[in-house]
Amino acid sequence: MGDQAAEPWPETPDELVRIQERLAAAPFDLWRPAGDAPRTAAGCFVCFPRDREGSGAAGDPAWAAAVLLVHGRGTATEIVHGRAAAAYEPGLLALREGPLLEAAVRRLPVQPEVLIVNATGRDHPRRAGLALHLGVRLSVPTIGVTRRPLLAVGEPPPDARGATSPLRIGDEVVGYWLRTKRGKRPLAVHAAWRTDPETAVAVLIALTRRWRTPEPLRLARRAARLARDRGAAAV
DNA sequence: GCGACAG
DNA sequence: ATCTTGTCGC
Repeated sequence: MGDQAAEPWPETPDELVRIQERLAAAPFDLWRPAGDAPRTAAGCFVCFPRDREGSGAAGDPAWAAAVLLVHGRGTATEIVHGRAAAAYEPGLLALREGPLLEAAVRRLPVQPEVLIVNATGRDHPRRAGLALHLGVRLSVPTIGVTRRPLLAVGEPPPDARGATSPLRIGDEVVGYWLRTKRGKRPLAVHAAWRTDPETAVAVLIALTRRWRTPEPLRLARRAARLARDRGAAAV
């Protein structure tokens, strides 16, 4: 547990794959919020320049943001500007975005009870996507939120706020489709570090109100893009 | 060989 | 991730 968090981000695909296999098998205590909604939560997000061709290369400038919410209100924002360590590769997202996300979250004044990450968790070829990996690195429970699953499959949920349908890899439920807003596409919600699919959904719906995207992720995304568009100093 | 494939 | 207009709603 503790020594896994101490292990730094790998720099090669082979190293990452080996770490992911270990993380997937690592024992953990399931986390649950004290009440219906966690008292503190944070979201993190990475964005890249808008004027680039291709799907993402190593060395791309990148802006990572982390936002802390206390009682549902954003209270702190941290930005880290750097460069992507690797090109985008499905299943290896941690190589590209992990270090920057961790740096941004670590700058927050306090550690959140739970962290919302724009990536999958157990929905992954080795059951250890970036959302899970980041949680281990930070020793914080995490929940993944994505536009679509990586490997898991599931029928769309009914068109009502709060409606869900399981996302499965074989017989294993690794997450849920969750309709956070009526008339809008559902989100893929992922069990990640110390969270199960049911807890992930309960927490996510509690952190979502007016917008389709849960507040921690929405604020982090806005902060990252704002920093990018304001133009930071060259790296 | 070609498309798919978290971000 | 990013490419993209107008449009509906608070």
